[in-house]
Amino acid sequence: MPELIEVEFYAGAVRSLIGQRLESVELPDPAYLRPPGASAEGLDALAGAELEAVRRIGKLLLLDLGRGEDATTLGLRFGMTGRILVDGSGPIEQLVYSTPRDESQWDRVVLFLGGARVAIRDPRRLGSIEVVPDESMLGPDAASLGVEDLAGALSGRTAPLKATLMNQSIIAGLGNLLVDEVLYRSGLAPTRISGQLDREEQRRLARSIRSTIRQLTDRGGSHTGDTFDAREPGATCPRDGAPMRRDRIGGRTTYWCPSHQR
DNA sequence: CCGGATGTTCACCT
DNA sequence: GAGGTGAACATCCG
Repeated sequence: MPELIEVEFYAGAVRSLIGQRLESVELPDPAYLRPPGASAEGLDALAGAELEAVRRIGKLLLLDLGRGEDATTLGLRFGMTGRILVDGSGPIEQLVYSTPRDESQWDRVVLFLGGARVAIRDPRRLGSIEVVPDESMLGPDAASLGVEDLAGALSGRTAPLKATLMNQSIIAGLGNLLVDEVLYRSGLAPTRISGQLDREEQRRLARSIRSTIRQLTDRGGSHTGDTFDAREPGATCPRDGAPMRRDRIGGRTTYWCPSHQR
């Protein structure tokens, strides 16, 4: 589920709990705690603190707990299938799996915040939580990316454009669907060498990253892009009708239109 | 049974 | 060391 847009929705849901006290933390899936080998006692030590702030950098959700000496931060990553449910109802009630069933078996972490139950539900278990995660590993957030940020991010890089845009340490927040949508709207091929965009292309791309995130946020998620339905073999480009191409770029399945993306 | 999935990380190569 | 690539991770779905 989650790219930057979804994580921002999760952030919004948890923000309503600012000021509440963290009563306890349950860890039904101990392997969800990072780094590997971290003890659950570090988690238990968070109990008793008040939720001071909720932040997001890229796809990383940050809960600031406690004040002064005791201040700590809990980081949440959602992997491919993680989401947040507050008191059992998610901010995005999109059924990922069609078969009705009890999904609570996928609750990997549960936070009790002033009486609210906040569950991280993640079937595939690729997400994680970490006490005081290293925020410096992330590049600037894509939602507010300026053209200078982008120029700096791309400068000198030889990887394909798509790979660079998805690299969270260079730019934080873009995932597979968002990047394909942004490049489609920008008219840029995902195979372009990152460092070879001219100034005009950089401006166009930076604007498109911001406006695409804004628009798809209004529409309700990363899956609401103009290209989402064209992500299948045999699909044609919604803009010009050319056959969409399917390639493996940056390690991910990529759909793009070789006719208008250059 | 098989391929693929909105992500991150680690080993390995240049 | 930095940058880049591809496999691995764990689980479910069509």
